[in-house]
Amino acid sequence: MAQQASDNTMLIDALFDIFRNHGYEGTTISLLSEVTGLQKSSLYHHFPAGKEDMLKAVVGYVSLQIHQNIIAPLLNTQSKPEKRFSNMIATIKAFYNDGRKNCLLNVLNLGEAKAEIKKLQNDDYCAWLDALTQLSIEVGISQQEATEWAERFLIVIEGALVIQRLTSNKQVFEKQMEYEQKQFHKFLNQ
Amino acid sequence: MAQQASDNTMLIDALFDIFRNHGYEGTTISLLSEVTGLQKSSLYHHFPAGKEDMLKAVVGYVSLQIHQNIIAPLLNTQSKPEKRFSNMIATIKAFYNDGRKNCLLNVLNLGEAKAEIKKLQNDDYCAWLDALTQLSIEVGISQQEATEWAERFLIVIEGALVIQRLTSNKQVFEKQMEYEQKQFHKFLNQ
DNA sequence: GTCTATACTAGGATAGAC
DNA sequence: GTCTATCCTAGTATAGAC
Repeated sequence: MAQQASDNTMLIDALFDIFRNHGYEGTTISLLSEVTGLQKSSLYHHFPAGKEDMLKAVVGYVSLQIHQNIIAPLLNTQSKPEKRFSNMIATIKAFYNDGRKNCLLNVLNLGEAKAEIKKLQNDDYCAWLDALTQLSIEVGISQQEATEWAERFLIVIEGALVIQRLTSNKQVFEKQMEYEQKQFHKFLNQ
Repeated sequence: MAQQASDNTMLIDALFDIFRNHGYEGTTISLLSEVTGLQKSSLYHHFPAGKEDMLKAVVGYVSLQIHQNIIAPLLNTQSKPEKRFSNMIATIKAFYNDGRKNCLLNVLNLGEAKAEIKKLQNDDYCAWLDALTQLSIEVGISQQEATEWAERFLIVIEGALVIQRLTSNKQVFEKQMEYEQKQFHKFLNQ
C-alpha cells in the first residue's frame, strides 16, 4: 500500500500514466520498472501485493484528484455557476491532455475480480454526477433534466476520448467540450 | 487468415465475444481454446500468425457486419429515413446486447503497433459517420449540423457503453438510444 | 529503500502423429 | 483439421545483499 503520499506522488503519477496508456493487462512490471527508473523489486517494496496494488494506489490517487480538483470546486457556491463550470472544463482538458490521454475508466476492463477497484471508480463517478446535477439545478433546471444532462455530459467525455483515440483527429475531444460549454450557457439564459 | 467464412463464422463469433470481453492483452490463447473447444494448435491451424491474426479476423468480421447490417440499410433510400434510423437503433441494441456487451473500439487499446487493425476500424467509423451524415442531410439538416450530429451520435454510443460497464445500471445505454430517437424525430419536424 | 539474482508460472507458439 | 506433447520467452514475484 502506498503511504507517505507526499513522497510517492511522482511515482504514482508515473504509474498512472502507464496504466492509462496500456490498460491493466497491457501494463507489465518490466515496463513500470523501466519508466519509473526503479527496479522491479523496488516497486514491490512500495506495493507488496504487486500490480493490483499499484493499480489500487493509482485509482485512489485519481479519486483524490477528482474530488479535490473537480467535485469540490463544482460545489463551492462562492463563485458563479458558469465560472465553476468553465473551470471544470479547463481542469478536464488538462487532465486528459486535450483528449490525447485516456481515461482509466475506458481503458480498464475490470471484471468481477477487482470489484473493489470498480466500486471506487463507481463512487467517484456518482459523486461527480451528483455535483453536476447540483450545479445545474442551482441554475434553474428541473431535477429530472439535471440528472439526464449530467449523465450525458460524462458519457460524452468518455465517448469523445474513445473516438479521438481511434481517429487521431486531435479536435474531437475539444470540440465536444466547447459544445458542452455552449449547452450550459443555454441553461443560463433560459 | 480466415477463409471460407461460411464455416468459420461461428468460430470467429466466439473469438469476437472473448476479445470484446477481455481486450487484446487480456485475451489468452488458453481462454480462446477453452471457449471455442478447440485445442491451441487447432486455433493456430486457422490463424497461423496467432493472436493478432485472430483479432484481425474478428475485426474484419465486425467490419462486414457493420457494412451489411448498419451502413447499407442506412443508405438504402427505398425506405423512409425515420424507418432506417429506428432500424439502425434496433440493430445497434442487438449488437451490443442492450449495452451489456462492449464495443471492440473501447476495449482495444491499439498503439502504434497494430496500425493496420486500427486503420480498418477507423475506416468503418468513417463510413458509418458518412452514412449518418447522409441520412440527416436527406432529412433537411445543414451539412455542418449533420456532421456534428453524426459524430456526437457515435460518441454517445461509445460513452454510454463505457459508463454502463462501470455502473452496472442496465439502463444507461438504452436511455441514450431513446434520447437519440427523440432527437432524430425533432429533425423530422423542423 | 534500492539493488542483483533467481524462482516460478503462464502465455504464445510449434512439431508431428492421427 | 484436430489432437498431444513440447519449447521458449516474458511476466509476476521473492530472497537477500548493501
